[in-house]
Amino acid sequence: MMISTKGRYALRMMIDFAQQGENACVPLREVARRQSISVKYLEQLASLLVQAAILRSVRGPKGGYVLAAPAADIKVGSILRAAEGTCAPVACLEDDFGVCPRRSECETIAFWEGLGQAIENYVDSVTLADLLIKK
Amino acid sequence: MMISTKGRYALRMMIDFAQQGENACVPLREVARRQSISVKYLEQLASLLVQAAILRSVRGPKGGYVLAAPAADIKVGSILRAAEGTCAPVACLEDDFGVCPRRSECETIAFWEGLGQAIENYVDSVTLADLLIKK
DNA sequence: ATTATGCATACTTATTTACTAGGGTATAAA
DNA sequence: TTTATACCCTAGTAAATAAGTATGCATAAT
Repeated sequence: MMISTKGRYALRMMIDFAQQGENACVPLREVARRQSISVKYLEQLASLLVQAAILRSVRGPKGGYVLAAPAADIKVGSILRAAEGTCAPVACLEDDFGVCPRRSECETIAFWEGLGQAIENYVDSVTLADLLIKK
Repeated sequence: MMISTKGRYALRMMIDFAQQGENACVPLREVARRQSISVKYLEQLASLLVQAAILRSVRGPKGGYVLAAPAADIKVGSILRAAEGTCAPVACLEDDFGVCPRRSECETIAFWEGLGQAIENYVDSVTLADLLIKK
């Protein structure tokens, strides 16, 4: 399966942040309570999102996290790539895979590239704001 | 990652079968040699494809496997679903997952369903025949 | 200074993957 | 009818990955 809990939890966390208001500074403790995910695990995920520059951190008491951009400007694809490292469906499409020794004789590479493209197109077509609509 | 070696090897095996001719009866031993995959592993994959009715087996000496349909009628999606069990990007979309306890409060399910659909559309838009074009 | 929060790293455990092993069973050539 | 060939079935296992825990430090508001 392509998306692990890492990516799913990261997305839920980002939605939770967004739901608290565009510029709210939200501590992980609260997200953990609402989403039933341990603070320690969220810390790891948050760190990845900060590195990817889609989340900003504020240290100290009253600290927490703030979205680095309006929810409408944050693609779900960015969140997933930050959390999972990649959305590529097969290893040989990943950045650090290097040159495949079977490349020249491989009949399938173009197919996998097409699949990877279809996935990227979809996840980048949806923003965080799109997921905030109440049911 | 969504696609494991199981799916990738299954696809390579099916391409190999197709390359030997539409109605050729090909033993796994030969596929194993050409593709550098163990016969024992191929046996398991072949069994899944037979169950899915996209491959037929012929027992005994001079036996082997034959495509159950013209290559142009076999979707890559069928091969992947047979080998991997599913192409669903997240567990909660899989058939045997049951009802998600968070379903009513889940803001992400529609997104994952959309992604699953985008993936299915792509893998079902390509047939085995499409992958046979020589470079 | 105290305390609530994020930051960084390491460790542990569970699950899944990717095979391997060793038998069986059916078929058809000889 | 013998026998080689090849499919069929079930377990087992080592390696990798995923998932989560634990510990301690850094920072800033009070």
